[in-house]
Amino acid sequence: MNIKQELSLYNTLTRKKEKFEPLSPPFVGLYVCGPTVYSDVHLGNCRTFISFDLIYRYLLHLGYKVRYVRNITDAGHLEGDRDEGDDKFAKKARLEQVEPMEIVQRYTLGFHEVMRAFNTLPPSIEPTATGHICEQIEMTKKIIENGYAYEVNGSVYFDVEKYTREHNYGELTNRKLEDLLENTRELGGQDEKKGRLDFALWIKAKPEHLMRWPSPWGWGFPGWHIECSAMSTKYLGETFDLHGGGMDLQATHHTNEIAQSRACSHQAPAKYWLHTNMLTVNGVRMSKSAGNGFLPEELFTGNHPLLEKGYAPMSVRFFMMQTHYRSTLDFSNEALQAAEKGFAKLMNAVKTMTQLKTSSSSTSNIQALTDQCYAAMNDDFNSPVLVAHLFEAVRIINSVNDGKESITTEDLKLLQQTVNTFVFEVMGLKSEQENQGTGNKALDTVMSLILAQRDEAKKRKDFAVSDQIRDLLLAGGISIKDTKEGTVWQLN
RNA sequence: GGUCUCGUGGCCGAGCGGUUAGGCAGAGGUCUGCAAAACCUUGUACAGCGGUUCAAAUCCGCUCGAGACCUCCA
Repeated sequence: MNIKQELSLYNTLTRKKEKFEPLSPPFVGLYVCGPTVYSDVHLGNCRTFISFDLIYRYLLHLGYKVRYVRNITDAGHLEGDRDEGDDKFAKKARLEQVEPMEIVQRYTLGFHEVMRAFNTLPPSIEPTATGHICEQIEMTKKIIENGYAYEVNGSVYFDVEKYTREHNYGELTNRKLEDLLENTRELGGQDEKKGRLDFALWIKAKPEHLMRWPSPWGWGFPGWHIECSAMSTKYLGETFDLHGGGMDLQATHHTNEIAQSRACSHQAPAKYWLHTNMLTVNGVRMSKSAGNGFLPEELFTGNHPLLEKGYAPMSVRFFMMQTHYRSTLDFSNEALQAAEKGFAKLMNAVKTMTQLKTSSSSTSNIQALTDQCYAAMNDDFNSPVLVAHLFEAVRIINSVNDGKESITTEDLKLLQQTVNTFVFEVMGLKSEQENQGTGNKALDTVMSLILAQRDEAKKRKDFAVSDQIRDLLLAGGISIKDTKEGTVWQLN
């Protein structure tokens, strides 16, 4: 059997789950819209990239040769829907009295730091918009040549009306053009656009614009959507396998990407479109503008009014794995603390698994468990179901450890392989507590001395002393547990 | 207003026509000097009202409620 052939995923384009069939296996092209680096990424942004990290990791695990492209948007992005809006980078740069590229550098580094904390794999290519101005200009030229764009006063706009004569502009959101037209806001008075739905491919730079490049239409900068079309085409081709991003990008950004690519190359850019759902706080979407977001740093330290305490990156990652990527995930301290405990339980079992005793027979069907794990991931990357199966593995591990169940050497090997594969390789989790035993030799020495003293006290049934040692250690941030194999300790 | 999604036990969250989801919290028990951990047992939930069906949380309709997109945002 070939588990690879069992993978199915939900395609936004067709609104149903489809069997995954790469255009030219074993190669897979994956493009994900990355962050706009004019401010810190918040937890909601992270969720999308962590979701795609899971997808990327699973595709790799299945043996695909994946080229994962995730861009950095470091140019343009007009504020609001008016052409006279500010460039976000220029605006922020003015506010902070620095060069726009200083803004870009600072938040790009910050983004990478956060991604590393969450243990995401770096993409194969991480292209920047400013590094691909030529490609964007060339693409814009081609779209004009093909008759789908027009120039007005040094700016270039995409002609949606022309496009809709041959294509279905609203295919990704299943919307009718009439509805779109009806519900689009009235634009400002002296607008350069011919049609209400038209959007900019190239924008003429005003004197105050700091980031600007020469083009056939004069000095300016690219429109927001063209960068992704240009970069995905450059690195993955005119048609590639998977295109992903947050659901909020579906209606505008991705709709326009499809239109641009079709108008340029007459090809649909991606075979499958994947959209991740939003992170919410008290039921409302976390977003920069709503002001209900918090930064990963605040989450880790607990330094935020919404947070009762700090949460380790891996607990947060596990928290996200417990929800399907297409469902909204509501943040709460209660839910996060539940995830934290569940994660600790999982990691403890993983540790226990390395020292299990084997028997001549198994009381559990490990192969069936393994199959269920694959079935879960093959069903549109259903990590919550995967987690449920892994907790069945946890139960088995603990039961065997307690001598209540048994496992053969072969089954144990399979169990270890399965658990390690899905916990570390696929879900990208890692053990949070590296402080036990390792590293601090002095502390280890002191602890073994103290625990030996306590053991002595216990032997002569001087429980007042042994309990006092335990309480004092706990007050000092060290918790100990008496097990059959002796006393173990860890820093809290 | 238009398009669409969702409403599951104390909390988080799967399932989407018939089989135990799972985690956290709670209750009882085993183990233990005590504690912790671990294990076992336990709750019979699907917004409401109709309909289809032998059978519905799962399909259809209506009502109520929440949210998203349509405007920068992953």
